[in-house]
Amino acid sequence: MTEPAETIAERLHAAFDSLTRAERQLADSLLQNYPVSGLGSITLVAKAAGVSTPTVARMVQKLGFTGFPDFQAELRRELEAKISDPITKHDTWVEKAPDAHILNRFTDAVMGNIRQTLTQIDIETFDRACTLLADPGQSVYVVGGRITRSLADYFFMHMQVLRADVTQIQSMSNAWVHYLLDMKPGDVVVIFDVRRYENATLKLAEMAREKGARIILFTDQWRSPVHEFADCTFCGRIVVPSAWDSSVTLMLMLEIVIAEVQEHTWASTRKRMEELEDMFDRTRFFRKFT
Amino acid sequence: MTEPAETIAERLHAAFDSLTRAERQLADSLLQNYPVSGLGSITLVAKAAGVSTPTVARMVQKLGFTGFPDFQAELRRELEAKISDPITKHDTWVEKAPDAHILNRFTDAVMGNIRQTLTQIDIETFDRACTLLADPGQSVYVVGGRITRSLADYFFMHMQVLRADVTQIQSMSNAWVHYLLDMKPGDVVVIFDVRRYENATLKLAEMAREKGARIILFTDQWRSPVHEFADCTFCGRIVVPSAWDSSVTLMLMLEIVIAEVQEHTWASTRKRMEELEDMFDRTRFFRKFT
DNA sequence: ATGATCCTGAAATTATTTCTTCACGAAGGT
DNA sequence: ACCTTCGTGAAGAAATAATTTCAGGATCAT
Repeated sequence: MTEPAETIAERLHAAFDSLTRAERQLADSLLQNYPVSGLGSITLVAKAAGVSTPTVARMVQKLGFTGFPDFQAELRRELEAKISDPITKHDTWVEKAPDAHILNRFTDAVMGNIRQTLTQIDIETFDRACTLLADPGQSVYVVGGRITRSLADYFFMHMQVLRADVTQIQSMSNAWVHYLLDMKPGDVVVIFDVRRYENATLKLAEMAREKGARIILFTDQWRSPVHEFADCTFCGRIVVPSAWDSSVTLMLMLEIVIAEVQEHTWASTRKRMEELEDMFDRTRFFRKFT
Repeated sequence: MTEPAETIAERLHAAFDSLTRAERQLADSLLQNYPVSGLGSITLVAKAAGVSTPTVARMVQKLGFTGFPDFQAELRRELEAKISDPITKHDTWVEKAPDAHILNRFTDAVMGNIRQTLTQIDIETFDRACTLLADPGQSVYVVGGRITRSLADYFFMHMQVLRADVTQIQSMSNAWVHYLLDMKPGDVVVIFDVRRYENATLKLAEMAREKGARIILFTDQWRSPVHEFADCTFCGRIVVPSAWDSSVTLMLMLEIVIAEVQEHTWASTRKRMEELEDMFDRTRFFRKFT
């Protein structure tokens, strides 16, 4: 039995007058650092409040629950709703569409993925990866798999503007071995590998490692086996209501890395970008206005 | 038994490699809206993760707890510390990093972008675009620009699996005109064009339009001039604290379109995907397990 | 291929929790 | 002062949860 749209805290306050002495003591204890105090066993809750267990059982029944477990389940639900903040647990993104519309369901999942991924990201790993990528003394190689090729491509395109010595490895063909020839110790290899982890990618990682290269890995929550060889691993949540996995969280992390690396390298990147602008001007590639 | 100064989430991550398949599945479930998911009874936790109760008991022991109740008690302590901490303002995504850290600022911006983009999306446009793309009678062409080439690539790769008659146009070279030769009235051209709108892209749109093609445009909030020729336009917010624009919202919309088109075409797509699986099996391209 | 090893969940066992009953004691009315 | 009424917690009963055992099954090395 669970009343809708009313928190247990509110119910406690509402019912406070009709409670007995020991029950008020209990209600007080529950509201004190609510709602965690109510999550232990009935024995613990009773002890914390300084009352007996039957008092607890009686009070939750007074509040309209069938028993203590029922009460506790409701408390957990409430906590869950509170923890996942209102922005991410929005449910309806496109207000004109029903909740069940794919636009809403998908967006909800992606928002959750992002929040999840970001709260669990390791800042030191992030900073380390950015420092590695900003080091002009080392070459950077970028490689992706079947699906992640586009991400690798995106990352490569940006890095190429930011700094010199960036190479994209075509992992599909067998030609990727050629790139290993010029790999020096300390060089940085950025690898993308998500579900349906690829054998070629793993082999490449292993061999690059033997060459003394440092590996930055972008993978999913289950971690590609490349992880064994990687210096920095970024795990993104990728599960969405679709037959495919989502690359959005990985894309987000990529872009943040790009932004941060650019901060590091700004002195030299600035010149590169100006030069690029000049060259674009001469190609009349882009529209001048609008 | 309780280790100090290390959260269970961190321990789960640290131990992830030494966990078995079912245990990883469990760890995953626990980290998903952590830490509330771990607060139910062992039975509930097991069921939520889709594993058996012994698996839960085994894993918490691996993590160094004497048993499930011990594990849960630690989880509650952790939660209490987190709740009572006044700095639990949730506009911070990476809790260990300051608000001003690029990870938080960037994510904040992207979240806002997604929200705004989605609230402004037109459902009819969305549905119309998906219907167009699901029509097996018409050919689909995909074309991107300098930055958006990766997005086009990503979209193409998925569409190619979903249905026949999908072509990626390389807009960089001059060869794109060749593709216009075979374009029939009613064919669908998916165009990506964001800031620094490209002349070649606009020209292509114009000429495709003259051929009677329908155009689906993915652009930014300021709308590429291609919009004039487009049947369906998707505008994504792309502004982030970076020298570059963000492609995350566009990627999100792409993925939703892919998911929805797949719904429409599932009957035929299913066969295609099964065949693809068979062929992959024969190539030994992917790792069989893990 | 084959055997050894390890993982996994069903079932049984054990422990714990939750609920109920009941007797004691306090408060308030007669 | 006595009785009635109600609140309270101790103790036991019932229910539920946690752990252990075990056999089938998957994986890996040979």
